[in-house]
Amino acid sequence: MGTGAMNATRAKLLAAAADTLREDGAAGASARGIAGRAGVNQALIFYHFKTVSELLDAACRHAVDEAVEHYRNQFAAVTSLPGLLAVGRELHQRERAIGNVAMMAQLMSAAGNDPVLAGAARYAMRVWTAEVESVVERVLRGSPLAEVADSAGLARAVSASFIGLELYEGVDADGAAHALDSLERLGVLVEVVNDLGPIARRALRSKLKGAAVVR
Amino acid sequence: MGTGAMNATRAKLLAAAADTLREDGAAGASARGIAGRAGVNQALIFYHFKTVSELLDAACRHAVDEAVEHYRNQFAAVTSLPGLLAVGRELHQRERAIGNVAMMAQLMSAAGNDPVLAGAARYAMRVWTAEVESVVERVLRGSPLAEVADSAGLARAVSASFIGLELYEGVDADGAAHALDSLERLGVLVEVVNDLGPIARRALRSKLKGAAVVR
DNA sequence: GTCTATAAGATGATAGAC
DNA sequence: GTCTATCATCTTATAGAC
Repeated sequence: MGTGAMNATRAKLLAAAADTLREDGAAGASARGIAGRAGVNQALIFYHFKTVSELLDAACRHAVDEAVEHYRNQFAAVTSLPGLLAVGRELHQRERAIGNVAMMAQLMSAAGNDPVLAGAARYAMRVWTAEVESVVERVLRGSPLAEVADSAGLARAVSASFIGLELYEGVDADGAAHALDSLERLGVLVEVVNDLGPIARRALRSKLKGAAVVR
Repeated sequence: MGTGAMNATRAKLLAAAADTLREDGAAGASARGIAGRAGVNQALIFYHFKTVSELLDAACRHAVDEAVEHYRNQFAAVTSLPGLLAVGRELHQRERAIGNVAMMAQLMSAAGNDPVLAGAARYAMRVWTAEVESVVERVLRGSPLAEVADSAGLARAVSASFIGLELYEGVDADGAAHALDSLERLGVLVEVVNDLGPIARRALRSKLKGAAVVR
């Protein structure tokens, strides 16, 4: 990968840092906690990454790049809304199992007191939303929904909501499953509006004009 | 308030604990950090609450009760979807300023390693979703949307999404504002479906039957 | 590049004076 | 009920041997 000589210990630390964030949370992500999981000496973190925050930063960026790369092809193949929902379902389950969403949730809640982690969190959200946005934009093209849907904003809303749902799942798994089911059910609404075609489009347009005046 | 004799120090610690979670996050919520903010001795936390976790637990439950109580009347007065969106907008801004959503986000991300905090997080989500659910249920009654909308699940999804958006806002304020705008814009879609009345209802019903078969 | 040892400080929690 | 003082442990980070 270009310049970066990939030392074995470095790689172990990157993997262990992400895993620690996923499984033990930000509270457990201490130098000793990470090094212990990696099976290496604690001092090596400071040799390779200067600070714990910078290790976490590098680990999260790496994990996000890898995760997004994995979905690039599937995202590119999506052209319809039902297709997007199907990919979204798979993505949700896979990412839950791997723990990337949990990692991002921990990263974001720790970002408040740590500028370095804040940078990593911003990067993670930027990369994810960029990917989601391109798909949403493509799928909405030609749909009556394009009248009211802003793909850039929706991509951000969806990504952020995933973070919240992940945290919720850690606290009340049944409740979170219930929430996800109800969101999926709402997909039917989208399909119906799509099927209604010109009728929906006209109704949305006139409604928007009225709202614009009120504003 | 019933049995609990409200000691002044106890009250100061409860307030300081919630504030610390809001402003310094879970990482800053140490015994010394909280006691310092309350202007009392650190050892008093253990005298009054036995452990730091139990102080945070009590503080969050208290803050959530207070916050929900504040909206009970406004929620009860809502009967229409536009009315619900208006209350939601006000709620979002007020709670952002007060910091209760941030507090809950920190609580939930710390809940993974701490059973006591997990209990507090569960309680907070339960209280909030119960309140939201009753409004959503009432507002959807009679609407074609009731065909696809599950108020219990949606209330959970909305509450969880608020948490995620709060964390996102801490990392990228512009992006979060963009996300919220796009969600508000989506409210128009809901109004249109409502206006379509029987047409939308029929379309949703037949679509649901088709989907049921596919499943 | 990796180790041991250690500094310098923060943390949860307790004992005991007042 | 509140304080001081303290313990044992954990933290980040560094120095220096190998």
